[in-house]
Amino acid sequence: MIDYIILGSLTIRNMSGYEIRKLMSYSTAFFSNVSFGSIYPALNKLEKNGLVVVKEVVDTGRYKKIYEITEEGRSLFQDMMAEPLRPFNFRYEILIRIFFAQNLSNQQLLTLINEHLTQLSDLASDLKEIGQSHMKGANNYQKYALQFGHDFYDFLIKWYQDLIIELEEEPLEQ
Amino acid sequence: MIDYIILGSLTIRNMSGYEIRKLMSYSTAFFSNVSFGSIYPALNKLEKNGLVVVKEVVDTGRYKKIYEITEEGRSLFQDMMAEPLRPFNFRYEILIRIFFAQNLSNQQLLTLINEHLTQLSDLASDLKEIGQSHMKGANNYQKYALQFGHDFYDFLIKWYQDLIIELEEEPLEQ
DNA sequence: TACGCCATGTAAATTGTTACATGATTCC
DNA sequence: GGAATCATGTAACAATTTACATGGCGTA
Repeated sequence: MIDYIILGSLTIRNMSGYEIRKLMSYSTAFFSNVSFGSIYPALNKLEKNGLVVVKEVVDTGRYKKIYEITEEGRSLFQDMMAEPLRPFNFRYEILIRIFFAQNLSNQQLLTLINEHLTQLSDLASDLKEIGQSHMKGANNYQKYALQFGHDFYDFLIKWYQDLIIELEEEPLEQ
Repeated sequence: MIDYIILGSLTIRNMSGYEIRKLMSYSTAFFSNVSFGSIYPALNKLEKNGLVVVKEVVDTGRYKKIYEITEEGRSLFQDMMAEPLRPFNFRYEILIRIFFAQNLSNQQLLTLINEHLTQLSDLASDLKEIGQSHMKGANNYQKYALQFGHDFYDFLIKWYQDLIIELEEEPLEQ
C-alpha cells in the first residue's frame, strides 16, 4: 500500500518524502494516509531495489532528498495498478458499537453517533477545502476520487441523521 | 478491536473461539472480521486478565473451550463501548487506483471498476443471505448495523455504475 | 528567542494475517 | 474411506503507528 502511494505520487512529479506525505494529506488522505515512520524506510527500500533514484539537494538552506521514479519503477507501478484488487474489507468502529449497543444506554449511543457525525462533517469540510485549494492541477481521475469523497461523506452523514431520527422515535424499543 | 468483538460476542451468549469466529463471519464480517490466529491468543490474554472465564467441555465427542464474560469483563466492555471513537479512516484500494489512473488505459480502469462491482455485489448477496438465515434473533441494534451494510453496498454499486457511464461517455478525456 | 514548520530517520510496539500443526466428527 | 467441517493453537511474517532523536529555517 505504502509503495503504491509513493510510486504513484512520483509519477506526478519528483518529490521528497516530506512532500509525498504532504501531498497525501492534501489528496488521498480520506482513503489512504501513512506516517513518516513508514514513508522514509519505504523510500530507502524502493531505492535499494532500483525503483526510484534519489538526488540530495540543499534548497534555500534546507537539506532534502528528492526522489524520482525510474523506468523500472514506472513499469512495475503500471503492472501493480492493473493487478486484481485485493478483497474489499472495511473496519468501521461505529458499526461495532451499534452492533453491540444493547450494552449502552440510548443516550450513550446517541452521543457516539453525534460524535461520529462531527468526525464526518469535519472530514467533509477538510475535503471541500482541499478541493478548493490543492486540486487545481488535478486530472479527471483525481477529481473522480475527490468526488467520491464528497458523495461518500454525504451518504454517511445522511444515514446517521436518519438513524438518530429512528432512535428518537422509538426510544423504548428493546 | 479484536477484544471488542470477543467481549461483545460474549455479552450475547457464552461461546467458544470457533463460534465467535463463526458469529463474526455471519454478522459483523462486513465491518470487522478476524482470523483464528488472532482470536485464540486474544482469548487466552483476556482470560489471564480475568475478563473472561473458560470451561472446558466435551460436546458430542468434541473438545471445546466455552468462554464466559466475567462481571469485570462486562464492566470494562461497557466502559470501552462508551469511550470516544478513534479517528475515522478508511483505506480503499480501488480509489487509489482511480486516483492514479493516468497510469492505466481506459480499458484497464474499466476492468478494475467492474472487478470491484463484482466484489460488491458478491458481498451484498452474502449479506442478504445472512440477514435471511442468521439474524432471526437479532436485536434492533444488530438490525441497524445490517441495514447499514445493505445501504452502503447499494450506495457503492450505484456510484461505480454511474462512474462507468461517465467514463464511457468521455473516453477521450485526458 | 521561541514557536511552528521543514526535513529525515530509527526503534519499539501494535495489531494483525498466513501458514503450519494436530486431531476429532459428520456426512456422503 | 474421504472430504468437509469442527476445534485449538503456535510461529513466522507483515505492515504500520508511535515515540523518540536530531537539526535547520522563518517569523513574530
